[in-house]
Amino acid sequence: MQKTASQVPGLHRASLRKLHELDTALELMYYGWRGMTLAADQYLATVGLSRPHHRILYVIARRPDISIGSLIEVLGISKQALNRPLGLLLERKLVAAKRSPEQHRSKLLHLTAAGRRIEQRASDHEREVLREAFDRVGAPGAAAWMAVMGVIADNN
Amino acid sequence: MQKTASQVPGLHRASLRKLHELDTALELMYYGWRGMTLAADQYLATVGLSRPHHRILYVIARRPDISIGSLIEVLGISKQALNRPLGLLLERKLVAAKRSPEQHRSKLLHLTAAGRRIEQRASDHEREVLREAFDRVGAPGAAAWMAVMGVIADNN
DNA sequence: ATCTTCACGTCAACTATGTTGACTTGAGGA
DNA sequence: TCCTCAAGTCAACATAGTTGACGTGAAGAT
Repeated sequence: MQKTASQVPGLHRASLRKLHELDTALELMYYGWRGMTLAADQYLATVGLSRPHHRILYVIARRPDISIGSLIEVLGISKQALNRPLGLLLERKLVAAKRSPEQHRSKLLHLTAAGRRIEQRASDHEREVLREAFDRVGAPGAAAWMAVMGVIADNN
Repeated sequence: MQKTASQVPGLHRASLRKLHELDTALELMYYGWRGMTLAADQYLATVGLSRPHHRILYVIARRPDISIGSLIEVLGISKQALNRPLGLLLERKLVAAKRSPEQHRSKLLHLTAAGRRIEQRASDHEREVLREAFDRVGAPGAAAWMAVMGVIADNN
């Protein structure tokens, strides 16, 4: 009995003909992104959250007392897009907002203990994948990887 | 006058405090993915398409006469999710389907000339970003990058 | 030869994440 | 004091994915 369907959640790096030399690298980037985020997304789903929530938690963890405006800027999404996921995080008390009495104009956001815990666990999943890969190739390989990604990332 | 908002489409790799050693790598992966796909997505938008359409075109280009079932399997999405974007591509005559007379059971998909042109241009944008990065770090760096990404990608 | 199964494909309804537009509110400068 | 404009919220919509239900026809079993 041949199994027709995709039981694999992580979808097996398919065997596609290569039309260009760089197609392999193209596909590696795609599957690499999926590979890094897969375990974290699965964990997040168990607590009823997903990628955008994690990104919000990640940034707030590293910029306590950030305003909503700055958060929007860092995340690169519209304030309306931020509204719902952030609203959920506030409602679930993973993020708290305080308004400083004298600076009443903007909310200052920070993580609660529960929020911090979830952020850490989700990010740990991602870091674990990276750590294993870096371990395998050694420090020089890791440095090369970072150099390549730096050029690609700054390709605005 | 300080500029409040995000004029930058590619969102400047923000200055976040690093809570862990691997946070830098984490962020590089995120911005790297965005960096590679940004130009391609902008091009695709000009022709009224987006990322899922590109993925479909990419696979069909490398597996001519693929059936819908196999396409689903390679893409790792449900057949219902494939339906609308593929429908658009068929309607716009970027993809064509033929049914072989004797094997009437499944449609065999292939790109039209127009579809092939769009697929090439979009993929070219992505490959160009990679090519530049590889050029900068040289062949050994590129090999190391591929090795790291291979481990990450296979992290099912 | 017929019946039954089951992959293939489509349609409908829903969820989540994003967009733009319109609006309220309140801080702070003229 | 007035007026502007960033901050924030609400509503409507687009897109990409999900699950469920169902029609259809090829192919295997009796």
